[in-house]
Amino acid sequence: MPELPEVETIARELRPLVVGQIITDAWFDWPNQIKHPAPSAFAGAVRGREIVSVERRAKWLIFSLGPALATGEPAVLAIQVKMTGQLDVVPRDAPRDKHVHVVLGLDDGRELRLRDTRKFGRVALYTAHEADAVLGALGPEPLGEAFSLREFRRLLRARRARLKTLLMDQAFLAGVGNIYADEALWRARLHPLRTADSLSEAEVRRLHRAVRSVLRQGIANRGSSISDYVGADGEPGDNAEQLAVYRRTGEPCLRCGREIARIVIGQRSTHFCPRCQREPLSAGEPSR
DNA sequence: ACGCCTACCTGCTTGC
DNA sequence: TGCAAGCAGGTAGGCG
Repeated sequence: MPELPEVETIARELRPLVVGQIITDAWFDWPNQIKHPAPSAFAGAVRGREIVSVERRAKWLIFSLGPALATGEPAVLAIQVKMTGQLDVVPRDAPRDKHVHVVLGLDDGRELRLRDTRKFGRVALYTAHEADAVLGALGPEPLGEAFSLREFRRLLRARRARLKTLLMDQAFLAGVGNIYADEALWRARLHPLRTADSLSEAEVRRLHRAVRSVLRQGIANRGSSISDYVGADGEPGDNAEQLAVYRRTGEPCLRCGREIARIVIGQRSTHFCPRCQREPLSAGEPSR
């Protein structure tokens, strides 16, 4: 399900619901979803810790936890909801459907539940040091200060990959997925098969603006709900209706009216306007 | 560095 | 109706 705007929405909605709560217990029924530490050690490692804050980094939800004991070290609970994960905070006695696979008990009698049809979601408890290492391997936050036009230009010029692939590479740029990559490229009028090092200065500028604007708009609309996604309040986001190309194959381009096309790049559906987003020149053709 | 493949999972939609 | 194939917002690991 979610990309940066959806995870940001979850973090914002979860924050007031869980900050200040003590985790009283942990339960799970699909050990593959517990990434770290060993599933057998997980419950003991989270029990007794206070949820101090809820933030987002890339597509991860980051819960800062207090020490487990008076003398213990703080910890970081990291959750990736991936394709179909949803987080709910509900009373302990609320019915639990079969797709709930991880549950953290809270000391006021509610539970934080990960409901995840495809079981791709992952939960990890890290030391601060481990969390720094994992999150440090990710690229810059596209809405952060460090992601300047200058920095984006520098990153792009060093790479020869296709734009679509690169925008979705979490080590290159953190938080963009299939929806917002297609939307940003449409807005920037760049073909998804263009290579990073082929962009003119004006094109780099358009893409920089486009990436940031599609993400900001996504957040403002509380995310794009295509099928599964809901925020932590259980409500779908409103951004799907604002998407210009994603899953709009055959519909008219909002700029020029040409039918939106679908191709596959890196095994992912890619939607674009064949007129507004012209094909890259193949090798050997004279440049414009 | 880069592209491509497979895996991980379940459920919905499409086409015969 | 049944059944198989194709599709899905993500990512890790392996190969060439």
